[in-house]
Amino acid sequence: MAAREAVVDAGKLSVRERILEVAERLFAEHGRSGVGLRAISSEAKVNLASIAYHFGSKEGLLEELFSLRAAPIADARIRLLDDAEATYGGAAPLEVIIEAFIRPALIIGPQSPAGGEAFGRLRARLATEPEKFSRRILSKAFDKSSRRFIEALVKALPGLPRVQVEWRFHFMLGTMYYTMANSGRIQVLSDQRCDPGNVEFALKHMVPFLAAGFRSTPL
Amino acid sequence: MAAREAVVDAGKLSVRERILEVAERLFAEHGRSGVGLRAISSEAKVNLASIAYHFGSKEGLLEELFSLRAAPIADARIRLLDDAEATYGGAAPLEVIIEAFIRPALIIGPQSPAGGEAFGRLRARLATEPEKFSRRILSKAFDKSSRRFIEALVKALPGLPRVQVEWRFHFMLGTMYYTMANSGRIQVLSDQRCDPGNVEFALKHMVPFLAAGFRSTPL
DNA sequence: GTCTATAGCTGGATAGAC
DNA sequence: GTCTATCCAGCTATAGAC
Repeated sequence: MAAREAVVDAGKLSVRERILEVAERLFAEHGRSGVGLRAISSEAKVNLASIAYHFGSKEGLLEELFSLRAAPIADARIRLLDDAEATYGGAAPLEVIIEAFIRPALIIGPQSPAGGEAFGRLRARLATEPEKFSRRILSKAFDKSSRRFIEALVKALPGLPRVQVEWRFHFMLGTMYYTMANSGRIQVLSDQRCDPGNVEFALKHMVPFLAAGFRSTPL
Repeated sequence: MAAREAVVDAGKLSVRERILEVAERLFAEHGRSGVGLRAISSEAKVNLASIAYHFGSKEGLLEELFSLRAAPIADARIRLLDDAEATYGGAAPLEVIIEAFIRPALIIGPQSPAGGEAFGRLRARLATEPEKFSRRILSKAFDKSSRRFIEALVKALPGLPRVQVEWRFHFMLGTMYYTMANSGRIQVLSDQRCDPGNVEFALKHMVPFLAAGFRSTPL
């Protein structure tokens, strides 16, 4: 399968698509500044100059790559939350809200083979950076949907002050990002019993854990 | 105070110490590959060649820097856990275990002015990287203490299968790292009501949240 | 649109004087 | 131990032929 190809199949994808796919993987593995345009162009089997032609600059490439992936995630979140609120009459249960938030981030678009895990890693890296560039593209992609989810959580947890919902939302972000990063740490510590790369297992454990955290007694 | 100095006071610290202090901050801000030896040497007001002389290479510098900071954290964790087990007769309460694990990571050595937050950020960045170098230095610094804490958690949660303790430990790591990273995201989403940089506030909210997650019904 | 070629820097590392 | 000077591989970006 394409997911196992180290080098992109040059026959089926456009130059643009090949650049995006390789860049996503290399940025995820080595970080924004750990990979050069030469590595991207050679692995994608495109000319070095074509990256500048299609994306303007390295930052332009990363920014476009990020928003192409992030938009469907934010959309899926909102859609799942809308569906849940329609089903439950405006007050969705906590577990359903949490899963609506996390599931789209972990699965990503199935139309893009092999892109999923790489994008999760990339996103997790950017989310732990303090730099303006990362903060800006994350804000642009996710502010709207995240605020919407905070509202839903406030409604689902009537006894909990808003600021505590916000703290707990922050803890949820950390849990989600570290799972997406899949750094291999817990595999070592658990002697391979845990695999954060397995989306369904991860969700099965994460959602009840987070729900209990959100429901814990207000301070 | 030294914490507010952008440039290290060249009079009081040795060349080695100045390099370490500046490197810690720059690596934390811009990542391992986002900062060059030239930036470090000029900001630390040392000669470029002195970095190679004292640390061998850029990787050597980062590795030494990391283990110098990490060792006291791992030691403090073990000491706090030992104390708790002595106090409670071998079975420390869950909240005490969690705080013993997280507090040393968030406060770091007070002997190093300004280093604390920078090291937390650096550590969070390395922890979300899949690269071998990061995994190796994290393993070296924290495997022993982390395994010890997993044992303590298994003992504190008799009804919970070990693999679930491990999953929840992974979620705890994510929560802790994202708080240490202090990316500014929750400040935006909460209109500045939350500040993960405030250690006591962060702990006050985090410990009960995590404890509830650990105590949630086994699957 | 696609390519070659290259400008103009900056990267890490090191040789060798003192 | 500390410095200057330098190597050369890599970087992003672009000019200009086709």
